[in-house]
Amino acid sequence: MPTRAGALVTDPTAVAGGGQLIGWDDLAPWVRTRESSGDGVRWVWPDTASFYPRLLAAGVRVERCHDLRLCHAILQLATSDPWPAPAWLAPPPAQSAAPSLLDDLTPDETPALSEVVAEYERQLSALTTSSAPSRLRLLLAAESAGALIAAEMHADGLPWDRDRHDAVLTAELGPRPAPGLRPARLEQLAAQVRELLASPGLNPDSQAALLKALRNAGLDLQSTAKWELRDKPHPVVAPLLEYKRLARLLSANGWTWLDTWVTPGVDGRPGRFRTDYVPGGVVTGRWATSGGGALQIPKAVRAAVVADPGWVLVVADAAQVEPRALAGMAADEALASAGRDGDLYAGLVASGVVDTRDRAKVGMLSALYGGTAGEAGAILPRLRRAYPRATGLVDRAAQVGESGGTVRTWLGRTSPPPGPSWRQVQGRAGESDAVQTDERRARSQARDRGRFTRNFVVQGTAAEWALCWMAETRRRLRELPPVTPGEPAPPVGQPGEGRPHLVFFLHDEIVVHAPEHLAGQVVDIVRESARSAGRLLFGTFPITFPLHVATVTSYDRADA
DNA sequence: GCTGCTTGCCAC
DNA sequence: AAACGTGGCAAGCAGC
Repeated sequence: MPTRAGALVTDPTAVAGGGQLIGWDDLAPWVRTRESSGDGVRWVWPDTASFYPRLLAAGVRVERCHDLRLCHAILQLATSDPWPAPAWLAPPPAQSAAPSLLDDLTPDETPALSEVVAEYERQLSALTTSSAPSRLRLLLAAESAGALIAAEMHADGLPWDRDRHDAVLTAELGPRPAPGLRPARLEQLAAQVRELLASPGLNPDSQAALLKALRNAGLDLQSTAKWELRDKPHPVVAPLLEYKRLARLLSANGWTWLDTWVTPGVDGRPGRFRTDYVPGGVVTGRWATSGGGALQIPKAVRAAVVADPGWVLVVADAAQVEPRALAGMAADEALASAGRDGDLYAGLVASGVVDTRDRAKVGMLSALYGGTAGEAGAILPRLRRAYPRATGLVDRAAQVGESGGTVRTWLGRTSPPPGPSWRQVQGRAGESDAVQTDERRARSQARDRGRFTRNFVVQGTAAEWALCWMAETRRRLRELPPVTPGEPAPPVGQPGEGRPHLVFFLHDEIVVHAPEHLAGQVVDIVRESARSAGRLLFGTFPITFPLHVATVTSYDRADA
């Protein structure tokens, strides 16, 4: 079934098949040919998430694109003259599990070439009339590059050893039980808890029943949360906390998870964990994920993340990205200087601003999150004195949010405005017959929003740095040679086209899967890309983004 | 049996 | 002492 190639535009040469129909079978080779022509094609298409997986399945990768759906979302909030998304741009599609070139778009999802071009031109025009076009252009490019990376990481998968995972579970829980039964260790702990609470038949998984049993045993508790249980002097606390820890491991990352999310290994190579990354899935611009809980892989099971034979994992995480991003935005030389040599929190101590690293961290995070309670609140005045520019910036962002305004990240991602119910509550408090409850609710809600906008500018700018870091890393990795027969065996299905490739991303951390003999080059690339991202965002302002980089065979060893 | 809500906990 | 940002997700449970 032929598909209109009009869904595809190339830039700057604008070919697009001149509106002729190109079937999916012909499309992939056509894209491949254009891509290798060396003329720097940027593909403009409605939606990377629905389109690119088909190309990947056909073995075709592209260097650059402009994702109209993601860019529309950014521009909508950024422009003073928003326009509605065309119908063919509206649905945020779920990535299909097994993309196929035979899966065709339904006709009404396939826009005419002219419509795609019109939307693209509208976006370019919105860009040029924005207050900081070059930054916004960078954001759109980075967002689009992220979309490519997300699809590629899904296609390549995170190498995951089922046997090692099983070994972790067995060591903690006992052997895998028959369906519907608790593992031995968990059953043992449950029995102990029932005994100590004199509650035969208690199901410790039921919070309501558990809370009742705990209270009957004389414990003064408002909930069954572990922070509340932790300090109670009662013999049930230790086994119960251990039960909760193991029950969590079982339900979140147990054997069922393994069967659901990790494909079997082949030929002595580990299997693959595939989540759906959702670029721009968080209001601040962070990525979300869908499936398998990829944002929360606990330390305990990271031992199961292993490189293919002859390959390694280059694990890089960036230290204190948010305060560094803040220093860059605020042009706060003092804060930038505190982070110059590595650990920014240690730098705060060395500068005499606070006396311990822990306090520096707590205080700084409070400034970024809007915390006021306890020790953090006491440190804030010192931070304000030492770093008036940085703290002033987040304080102003909070004020704008409290009064119902919108704020922007460094590259120009705009926070959503408050919704009608927010405005209604604020309006109610201003009416002449407003009671104390109305005023209290309005104040509390305003402060909530202030904390949101305060954090938005920092978290969002940090996400922009991370996106640029990852996009730069990808660009440079693509220039490395693919492994050839005779060298270490290429992994199953040639992930990353046999080249070092990104396999994991988590806010301020990336993992590259690479042939062992290229590990050194990959480390250099990751580091140089971090410097490059810093320059892209902040030019010559002297803010550094130091990394912890480890070359390992399994993910859990990266912490050392 | 399904849906939506709450609780609790994991990650940054 | 659980306030202080962004998420995903499993389990229990009420209601349909």
